Amino acid sequence: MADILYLHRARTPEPLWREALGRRLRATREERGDRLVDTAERAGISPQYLSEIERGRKEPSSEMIAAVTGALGVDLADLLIGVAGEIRQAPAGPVLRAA
Amino acid sequence: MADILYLHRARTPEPLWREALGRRLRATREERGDRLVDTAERAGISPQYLSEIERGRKEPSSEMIAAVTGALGVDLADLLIGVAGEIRQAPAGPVLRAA
DNA sequence: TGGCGATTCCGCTGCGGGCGGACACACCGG
DNA sequence: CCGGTGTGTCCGCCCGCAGCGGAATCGCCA
Repeated sequence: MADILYLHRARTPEPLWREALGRRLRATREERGDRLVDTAERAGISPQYLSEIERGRKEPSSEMIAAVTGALGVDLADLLIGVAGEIRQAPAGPVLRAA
Repeated sequence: MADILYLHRARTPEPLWREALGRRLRATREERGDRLVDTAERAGISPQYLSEIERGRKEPSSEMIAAVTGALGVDLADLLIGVAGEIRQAPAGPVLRAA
């Protein structure tokens, strides 16, 4: 026993880095009451691309992350803590720990 | 006053995500007593590339990060906390670590 | 309904991810 | 003093995807 059953899909056993990051980024931006255009312009990137980042579609480089965090006025370390918390939210499901 | 002299590199005033990540990854691997080959093989990537990641030269994708953390037996959230701590080590003096 | 602000979708191009091959460096044994 | 082995790094190549421009879509209010 004690075998863990992956019932629905083995596609994404765990939350992906870029997805959690994107969610946290969007949450931070919305808390600030900023539009995509505003934050994107301050970060020096296109709003289209910022949208992709926030939805976890594209993989942002370290420089991009730095630019966005700078535009949002948050510290990278704080953001990482937030993302870690984001990931820890794995409430639903019988899965305790992915192998 | 209080101008900080960045003697050689004025490029990155702040630590870059991939650099802090790489340091934390290498530290974790060495704590485990693993060689590049071992971790790389478990992660399903080439040892050359893992070396590049650990030294912050290349930008690993989310899937790569997941593979490496899996190979190291650490949780992504824990890793992020560690990286955050890594960044928080703000060099009190002008520069402590010489390249 | 129609116009407008905000976000998302589509397709293209340049650059960097990822690896194969060879090499540098240290530490051995003979 | 050399060969050899074990570990990590450097050099380039190539294809995939980052990043953006253009345009469609989705509310929302007059």
